[in-house]
This record gives sequence, structure tokens and C-alpha cells, in this order.
Amino acid sequence: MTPAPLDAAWFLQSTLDVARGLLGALLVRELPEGRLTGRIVETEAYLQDDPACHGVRERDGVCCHRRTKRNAAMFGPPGHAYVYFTYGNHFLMNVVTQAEGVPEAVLIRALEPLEGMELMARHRGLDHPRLLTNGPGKLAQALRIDGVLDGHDLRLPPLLLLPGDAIPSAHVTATPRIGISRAIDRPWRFYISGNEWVSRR
DNA sequence: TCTTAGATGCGCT
DNA sequence: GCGCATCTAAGAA
Repeated sequence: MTPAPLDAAWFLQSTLDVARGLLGALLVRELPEGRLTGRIVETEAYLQDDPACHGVRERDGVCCHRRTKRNAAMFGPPGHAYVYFTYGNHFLMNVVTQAEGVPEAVLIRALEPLEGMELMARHRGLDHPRLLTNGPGKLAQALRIDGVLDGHDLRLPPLLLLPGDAIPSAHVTATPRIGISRAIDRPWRFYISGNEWVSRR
């Protein structure tokens, strides 16, 4: 039997706990051509007291909320997607956490492909399994996730988040986040130690 | 209206 | 390991 999607209440625990807890969870993309499934192996947390968070602006050393058209989904209900476009090429997908009005989210940085690898390869234009989903822009391309899914409820098709096997904390590595220029020292990136699809070690 | 930076990935060295 | 494509939206003017 198929597990029930993650409940909205689950995303109300601390965002750092959600980021760790999403390791091992399943992301399922349903398309007319078939179903694509990946296991989450790498995440990053973005918090409301965090200058690197899109929903935050830093003014005189103090963080305050910054709600804009682009990041509106971050201020929306927990358990929904926040998808945005960057560097002129890439979509990145986050899972919104905390109550409405609180801009916190978890960036999905890498997946281990489980189902539909042929279709993922077609979307990516290459077929090496490791290169399919070992980065946030890559996994969005592989699962055909784009701005249309911004704000999407992840309990519903065509993009679902399902619980997977819990990862023991001894198998989780925490490091500073990748590719940001502010608050670069906070160890809010989490990945499954030794997993082949982690974007960078 | 204009300037600029950005939660990246690819190709080349 | 390094440089650059590519383009949207924020923020300044």
C-alpha cells in the first residue's frame, strides 16, 4: 500500500528538524508519460532569522520579513512548494515550513532516482544515473519541475511528498550551505553520509 | 527605466 | 578548478 503524504502539521516542527527529517523521504512526480520517484538525500534549511533566506531582508544588522511576488509561496501554508528561477537557467524547489506568514523553507538539493530513470534521462539529455539528480537545478529538470508548481500543495498530484525510511542521525552529515554569500557559516545543509547522489562532499 | 546579483551547471583547461 | 551563459525580479534612480 502507498504511504499517505506527509501531513501539513509535520512541517510545523522546527525547520532544521524538517530539513533533517526530509532525508529519506520520497518525491513523486506524476506525468502523462509516467511516474518519476526520487529519494531525498540532501537538503538545506532557510530560516526567518537568516540573511540568506529569500523571505528575509537585513537592515542595520536586523532581519525582517520581505514579502515579494517571487517569494510569496514561502509565506504561504506549510507543506507546499516554493519554486523559483535563478541564473537564467535553473528552477530550484523548496518545501515551505512553519505557519502562514513565516518565511521558512527547506531547499531540496539532491535525489537518489528510484523510478522512471529513463524519462529523467530524457529530460536531462544524458543518461549517467549519478548526473541525473545530484544538484537542485538538475533534479528540477529531471522531474520537470518549473514555476507552474510554485505554491503547489505537496499532498496532491502531480507532485507528492511521501514519508520514507527514517535516516539515523549517525548517518547524517551537516555542513555550511552551498552557493550563498551571506550567513555562510551556518551548518544548515544536511545529507545522507556517503550517498552517491550528494551534490558535493 | 536601468543596473545588478543570484540557494547553478556545464564545458573547457 | 575556473569562467561564463542566461534572464528574472528586486532595488535604485
